[in-house]
Amino acid sequence: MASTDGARATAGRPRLSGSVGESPRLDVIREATALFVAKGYAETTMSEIARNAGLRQSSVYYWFARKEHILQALLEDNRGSLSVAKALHHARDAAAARLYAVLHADAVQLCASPLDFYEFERVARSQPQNFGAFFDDYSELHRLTASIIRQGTESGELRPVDPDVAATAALGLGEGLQRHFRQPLPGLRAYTADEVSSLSADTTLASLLADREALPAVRSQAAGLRAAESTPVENARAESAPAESASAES
Amino acid sequence: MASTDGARATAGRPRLSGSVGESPRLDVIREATALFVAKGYAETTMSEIARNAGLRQSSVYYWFARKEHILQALLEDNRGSLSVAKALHHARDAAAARLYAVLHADAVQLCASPLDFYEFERVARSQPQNFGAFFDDYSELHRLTASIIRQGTESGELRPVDPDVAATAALGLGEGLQRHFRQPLPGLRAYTADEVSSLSADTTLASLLADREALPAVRSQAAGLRAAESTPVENARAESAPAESASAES
DNA sequence: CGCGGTTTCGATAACCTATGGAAAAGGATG
DNA sequence: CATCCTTTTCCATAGGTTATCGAAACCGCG
Repeated sequence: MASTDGARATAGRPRLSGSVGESPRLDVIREATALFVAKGYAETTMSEIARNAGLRQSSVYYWFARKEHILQALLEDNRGSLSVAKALHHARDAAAARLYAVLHADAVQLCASPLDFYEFERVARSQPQNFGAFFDDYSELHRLTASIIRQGTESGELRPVDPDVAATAALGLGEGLQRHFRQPLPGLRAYTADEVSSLSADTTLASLLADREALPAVRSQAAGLRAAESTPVENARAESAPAESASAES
Repeated sequence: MASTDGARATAGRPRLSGSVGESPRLDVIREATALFVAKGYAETTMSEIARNAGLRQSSVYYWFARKEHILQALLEDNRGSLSVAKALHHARDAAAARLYAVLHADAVQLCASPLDFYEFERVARSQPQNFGAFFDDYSELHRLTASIIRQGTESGELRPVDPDVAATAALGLGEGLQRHFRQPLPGLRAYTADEVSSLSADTTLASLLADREALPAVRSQAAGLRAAESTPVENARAESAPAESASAES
């Protein structure tokens, strides 16, 4: 067993590098995050992570039995937009404004995440047993989005559409656009996270609103929701234990 | 030098496997395509490609100096929607219908491609000198799409928007949605290529049309364009020469 | 001082892309 | 037919990757 988490262990063989980061596990996560942001997951090697964290390649495996487990540790607060959707799902405000707020928050989240959504999805798909929470979160976000859309169509704010399909299009747009923020294609202009988020929500709402003249009003109403909603969640999850007990299989 | 292409060479050391596919180069492309479709590019190894094509791993390198070059050979007819956009760019038909046709064709193309758009983009980005054509095609597609949108806004068919930004959203939606066709997320319904394509074009036009009541008419008008446009291009490109003369660098 | 627990290290297996040189054919030439 | 040249394939291997294993180095405690 290892120290629960960052509990700077006083025991153990000293590092060859001499460095003594306050917590090996969190050090690895921090350095890995920086590298993932800079180069992407697949292009980052365990050797680089180890070097930046001040240990040897094989030592990283004491804290994370597999490379994907580092990613998993990063996942913890992914799709935080889910909490926004949950909070707004039953709110009394206009459905259109709530939808705008959810889509905007989702796109912001996708842009701010250390990892490209698609790269994440690829890894998750190859390790379903470890990333089940990811897919659960996604399908719940989709369900809640569809539900808000349904409320909108029923109240007449939104034009009649299949809520499920419309939710897929709305989320898919956000995912497609985050890429243009993250990796601007040569020859095309680059977008900021905020431009992308507004573009995503604007486009979807312009497509769904029964009365498109209402868009500016919806937009500012959503901004109000966002402000009210920003109760700092502060999800400082406690990580624990090294070498994830090997689970069952591969 | 090797035979130009598929010219079934009568010379050369015989294969250990005894097989004699009609053309080594095309055999490799065919088998690689099948594997890429089934498992994706990154997950397919040169050994597998070689085995399926009937030769040894290192022999594949006689025909393709690098793994990405196989992909490059597949690229040839990628984004064929570009030809649709080119053809429709100056047509006299309503801009909205032309936009619909381009977006629909683009999504169909993305779904039919042997490789996920994002996987392709990832490889292209790591080998810019070999995949310059890919980025050129993309930016031209973007330019033409924006141009059609501008025509629409000027004629009043579409609501006033920044054509460049709207084109990014339109193409990004198609890219995001192709993923839902290609890799349905667990817990969500799967979509057919046609559903995805129509959803992409419908959503964008619903967002951009000045008079949304016109959508059904636009849709059927676009179908007409598509039918008229389908002059089979038959781009049977002639591949040539093995081991791409090593180009310059890496 | 010896002992168990903790953390790190070095060596190494297994797999991957890519290279270099030799081997095995056919065809041309004398 | 003996030889040389071209074409295609093969084997061996370098160098990079993820992951495993056993041993080494340090702590505190009896």
